[in-house]
Amino acid sequence: MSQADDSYHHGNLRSALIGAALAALEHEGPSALSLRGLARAVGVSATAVYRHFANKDDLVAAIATEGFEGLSHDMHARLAQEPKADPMRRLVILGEGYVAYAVAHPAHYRLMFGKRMVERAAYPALAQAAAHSYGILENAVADAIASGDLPAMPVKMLSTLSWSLVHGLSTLSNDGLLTDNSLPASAVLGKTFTQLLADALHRLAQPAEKQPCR
Amino acid sequence: MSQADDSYHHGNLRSALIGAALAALEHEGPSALSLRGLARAVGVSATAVYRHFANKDDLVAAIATEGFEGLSHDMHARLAQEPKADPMRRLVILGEGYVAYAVAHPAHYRLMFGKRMVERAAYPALAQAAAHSYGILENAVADAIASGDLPAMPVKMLSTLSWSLVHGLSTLSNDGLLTDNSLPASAVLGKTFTQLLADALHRLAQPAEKQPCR
DNA sequence: AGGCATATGTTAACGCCGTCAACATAATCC
DNA sequence: GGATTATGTTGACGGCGTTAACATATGCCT
Repeated sequence: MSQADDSYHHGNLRSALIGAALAALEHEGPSALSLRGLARAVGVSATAVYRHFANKDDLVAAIATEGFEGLSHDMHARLAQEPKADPMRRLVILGEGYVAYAVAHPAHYRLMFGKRMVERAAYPALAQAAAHSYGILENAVADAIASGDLPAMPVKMLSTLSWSLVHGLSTLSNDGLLTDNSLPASAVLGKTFTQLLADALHRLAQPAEKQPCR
Repeated sequence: MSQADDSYHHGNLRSALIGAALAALEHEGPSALSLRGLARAVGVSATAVYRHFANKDDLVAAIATEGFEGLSHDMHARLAQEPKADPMRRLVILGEGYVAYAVAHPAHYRLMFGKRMVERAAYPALAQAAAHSYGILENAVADAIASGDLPAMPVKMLSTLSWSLVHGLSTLSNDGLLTDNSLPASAVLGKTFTQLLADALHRLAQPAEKQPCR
């Protein structure tokens, strides 16, 4: 039984803990996440956790890192599904995908931007994963500016604008603040809003003489 | 010494606790907020808190309620300062004010949208205060649609869009995620983004023949 | 193969936390 | 002035994150 799951040194406590944490997160909410509870769920003593994580923040950072990696993966996959999309279409795909990911993994998303994460600098892997996700968006924005589809404004500005919109929508939705019955599901809103912002900014980018005057 | 601050029954423990909580929040961050710590800071036994709040969530809800009331007050005051503003200008004022409030009271803002608040239904005063703040925005959006300055879309839709943008910007900023040196301060971004969204949506609302074709 | 360093797990304990029960004192009202 | 209510206190419970000291398994070196 050298590699059995329940061996004394079972060799995968780290991933087992992360798995249990994700399950607890989606099931019980972020406030119910406790190291002792995780250890209990995995069937291990409370302090065994500290062989794999320096402390609770370290565990949370690892989970958040996974979250950003999953987000990046999702966004790349969506882009790959539509290889011939023009810059504006790619922007819409990203915005829609971002919200879809947040809505599909609410507790995970919450952790990625949770209150424990302000000291992101202390966790390089997390900082890098987050930067990579952001980079995907920034690249798409830069392309759209270069092609003249977006106004000639600083890339960081327009990227932050787009990010703010989808992040705001995602958190409002995950916090249960968009319960109005007349509103469509949040994933749909993600598409609608992104498309709307893209159209509006695109129109703003076109000089007046280029606009159809019917 | 019937009403002295430090009297046995000092009569204002409730507000003293809220004050201490706000101070601790801005100073130590939301994770450092503990009932025992508050009681200690105010110079009272740990369980005295329970004469004024049913539990910690109740305290947090009270603080969050105050936050929404302050936000509403701020927004009204800003509108009152420019009584002749047209609908679009009023929208920009609101968006700018929203972000300014969030940036000026980061910990308070965080609490208003914190993880403990999903059960907002359990705290009617909080739900009402939040609804009132949202109502100010919705009214402004409705006016701008009625005047033809915004596209003829559902009010809730455009309100949620605007709210998402300023809320996203506020949380990203408060979480320290907008540290790029090339970006202006978040309060400035609040103005810029709101103005940009307003312009873009306004342009989208104008039928092509009404647009200057120079 | 034997032996040792390292990785991984355990038990015990500390101080903090939220909360409850029981008790004590001040304020208020008939 | 005496009972009722409002407010505060002490003591205790279980849960938490974390540390220290100890135990056992793994794997590498010769």
